[in-house]
Amino acid sequence: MKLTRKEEIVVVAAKLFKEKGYSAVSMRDIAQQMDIKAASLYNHIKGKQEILSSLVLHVAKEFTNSTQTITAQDGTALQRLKKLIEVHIDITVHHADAIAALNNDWMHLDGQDLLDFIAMRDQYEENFRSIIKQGIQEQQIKAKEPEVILFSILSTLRTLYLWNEKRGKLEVNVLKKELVSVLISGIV
Amino acid sequence: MKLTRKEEIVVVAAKLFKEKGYSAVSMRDIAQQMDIKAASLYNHIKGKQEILSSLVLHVAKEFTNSTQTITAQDGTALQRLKKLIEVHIDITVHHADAIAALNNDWMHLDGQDLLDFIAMRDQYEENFRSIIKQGIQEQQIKAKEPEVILFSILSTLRTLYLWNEKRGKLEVNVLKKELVSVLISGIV
DNA sequence: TATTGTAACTAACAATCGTTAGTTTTGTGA
DNA sequence: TCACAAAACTAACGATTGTTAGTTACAATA
Repeated sequence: MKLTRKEEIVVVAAKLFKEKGYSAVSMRDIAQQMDIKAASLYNHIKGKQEILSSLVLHVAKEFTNSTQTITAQDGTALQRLKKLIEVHIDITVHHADAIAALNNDWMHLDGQDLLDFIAMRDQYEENFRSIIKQGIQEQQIKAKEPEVILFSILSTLRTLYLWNEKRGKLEVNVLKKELVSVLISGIV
Repeated sequence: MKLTRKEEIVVVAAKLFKEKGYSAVSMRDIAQQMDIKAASLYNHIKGKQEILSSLVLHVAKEFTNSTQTITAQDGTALQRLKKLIEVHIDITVHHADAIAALNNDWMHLDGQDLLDFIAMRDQYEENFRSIIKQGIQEQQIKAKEPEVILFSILSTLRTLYLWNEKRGKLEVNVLKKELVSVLISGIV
């Protein structure tokens, strides 16, 4: 799996964006990290914006696709909710840096890219919401405020990228099991 | 409760930082929002850094103080954990913009301010952690991975500022009750 | 009315930003 | 060995950045 030069740039930039945010990272910072000059980056990319949109839209599509697939599957709402959580954990573990940009720098997208992102984010959220509501209807989930449940789960999943480094030896499958348990069954 | 001019600047800046992040907001942006010129800001503040550190350190201290107080109180671990969550919600509702900067822009603090912030953040986290471990020991909390529990609760609380606007008609006390229930007892 | 402190202003600075143009080096296949 | 494409380079651009210096408008106080 050899990366193109453009993909290398995106990977390096993602790491820097994660640490300081998109706006605080200059093209010269990215270039220095690759041991080349800033102008050389433009042999491979159109501009700084393209780095961000490659980064963010790629992983956003991944989220949207998986979520869409699971939402359409058979099974109880609770089973699908668990799958949703597990898939989110999988993507996070494999794209931690990109998810940092997705969480913190999406608002620096411009034009159609920004609109596309927002549409995907809303759809992702809506899929989650519908499963939760369905679970309440099926009486598998407590009839609490569904927005509070949605928010609580999404917050935890979205912030997982930050915590993933500290996860240490915790195996991905153990993490999945524990986190699903905490989010679904609580801690008491 | 009349604000000093400096406090006004900090409030206005906080709102802009929340939308675009510290680095993407210029002194001219802040000035424009106050209907003055950028140079005039310097009659009231030393520089951009001072805005950020006023904003972040003030609310960080508030978190640290409340948390410290509760940790030292009597009662079971679970009771104190609930109080911790409620206090966090209270502070968030009253300082939503400052918390955005605390979450997303703390790394742009410099020198001693940065060290102070990290120390407070670590202490806050450690207080939470010790209560959870105590709860496990008292067998009030499931003997799951304590780090997973800690992470799940902190993630939700930290992201609450984002969700607070959408909270809409949901009364603060209802929010507290619902969120405590979801975080402690789960959703099934 | 004269004085004084507050808070605004204009103008400009050096540094850094993303980006472009044009050129040179490097590696690959014929 | 030659030709060509990929990928690096130098130099510079106009715009924007945070910030400073020096000056002016205004309101309250003596």
